[in-house]
Amino acid sequence: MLYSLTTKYAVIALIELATRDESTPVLVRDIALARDIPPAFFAKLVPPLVRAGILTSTRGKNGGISFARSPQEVSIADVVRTIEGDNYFRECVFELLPCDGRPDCPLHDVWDPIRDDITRFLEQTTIHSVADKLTAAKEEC
Amino acid sequence: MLYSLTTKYAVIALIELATRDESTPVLVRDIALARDIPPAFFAKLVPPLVRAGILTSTRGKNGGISFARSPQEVSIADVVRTIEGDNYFRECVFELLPCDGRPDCPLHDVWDPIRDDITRFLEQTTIHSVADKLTAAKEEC
DNA sequence: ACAATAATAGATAAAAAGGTCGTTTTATCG
DNA sequence: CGATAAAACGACCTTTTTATCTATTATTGT
Repeated sequence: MLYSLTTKYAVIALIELATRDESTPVLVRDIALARDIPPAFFAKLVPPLVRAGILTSTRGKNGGISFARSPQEVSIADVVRTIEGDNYFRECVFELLPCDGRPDCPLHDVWDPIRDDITRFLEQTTIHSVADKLTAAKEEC
Repeated sequence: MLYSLTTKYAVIALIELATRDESTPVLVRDIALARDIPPAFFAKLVPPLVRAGILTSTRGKNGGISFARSPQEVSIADVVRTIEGDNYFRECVFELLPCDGRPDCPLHDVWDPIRDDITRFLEQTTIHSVADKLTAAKEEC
């Protein structure tokens, strides 16, 4: 509804990672398997996430991935931008642009408010906050 | 960002149709070409839209499509539901469901508010209202 | 009867998702 | 040290889904 399955995998995987012990790297495979994400597929999302400064990866024995910065400082929007591309939040649902040459869509007062709401939600929701709710919910079971 | 390209085509085409004279059917091809939508592709979206009670189509000479009910009574959500399927608005962006057997996601207080906002937006925004803004904007050029 | 039109079915192309395998890096063990 | 095993990395391939195109059929006004 908001982004591709690929991005969803990245979001879910990062949330899973945030529930783990942060002191030691976690296997890419373990994260994926814990959430029924195709491991090889998630493995391909790691390099972009590293380049974006969200993850660090260490090779070799005892290697794995961990957060490059605190998951409190990683928003869902950061992940979406990394996977979907930088101007994902500039898309328009209408694309009717009647006035050639003018960059601003005349329908912006219809679409902009809700787009801003969505962007704000993704920007304010951090990986940490969702992981937190998740572990809390798990304990209730 | 909110729905597939296919659905976007349907929305744009219906907005285009709403800017036309309602008294006589409009060619499927004309609507598509006016908005750079692949005509044959849009043609395949017509039958579902007819079945959903949004359009009527008349075959043969002077045939074409027109609204089955007023475009004031057709929301973007109606179109989304028709093309994407009925439970499109029930999707969750997280899908972390930790408690097996319980149908409600424990993260609902994170996702629900913004999903409701989005649903409300799509429900309240009618084809007519967007078409209206569009023609108004066109005249300013 | 004919021409114009939507409907249907099927083929093709492109993009997204998923998989395989060999290479590189690194800790650990002999 | 050197060998080995564990891990991410990268290149390539297959499958599935989405998008696009082509041809035929059914319908309707002239």
